Amino acid sequence: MVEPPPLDRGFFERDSLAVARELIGKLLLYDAPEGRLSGRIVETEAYGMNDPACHAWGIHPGVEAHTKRRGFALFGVPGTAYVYLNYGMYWLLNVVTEPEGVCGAVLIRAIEPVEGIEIMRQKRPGVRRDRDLTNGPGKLTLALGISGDMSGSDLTRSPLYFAEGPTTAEEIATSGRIGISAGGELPWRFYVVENPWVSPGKPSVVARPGSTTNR
DNA sequence: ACGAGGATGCTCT
DNA sequence: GAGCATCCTCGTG
Repeated sequence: MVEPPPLDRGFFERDSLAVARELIGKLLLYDAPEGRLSGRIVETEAYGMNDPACHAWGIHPGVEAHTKRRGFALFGVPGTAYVYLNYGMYWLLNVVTEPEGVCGAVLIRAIEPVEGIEIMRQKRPGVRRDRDLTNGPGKLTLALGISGDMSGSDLTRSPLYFAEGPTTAEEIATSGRIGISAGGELPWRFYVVENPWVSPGKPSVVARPGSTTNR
């Protein structure tokens, strides 16, 4: 298997929507203690400025008291992991985007396993179909073994990083984001049409057609 | 196939 | 105390 170089910081130091869109088809790699785990990203969501669903909503970086709030991390260095516990049970993996001082992040919602699927199966006991291993943001962190101790880590180098994926021709669509109340009308979710590894969750705003390539 | 409901803990009001 | 960027199980059809 090839050893692709990590996507560099400049990739993430851009508009959150562009990063979310372009992460579709890229590889997420994790050099876990048990071995290399990786997958193709097939679903993402962008979060950012003027966004009521964003954890940085209402935070002003110049206000001292706000530096203690959870979402302040989204103003940090692009390419940094933001991993948080959702519903008291599931870790969700984000990568911080935009230049430092501007809030933004991309949530990795689903991947299609490439390497280490046997290890993923072991980490997901009880899962029958392979597509259920990583077809959701909480599922993929379980399958990879990612938790809150990875939050703040540099995602431009091992053990957890992104890389170019195989070039394919597949249709990418947008929709509203899943599982949020405010901000549901924004078409900030990106996913590969008809890919079985995309999460089964339904957005409040239905899909719109997208372009037909992933680059 | 799909929908309802429960688990579970952190963050902010 | 309310509200979550979720997942799983167990109903019904």
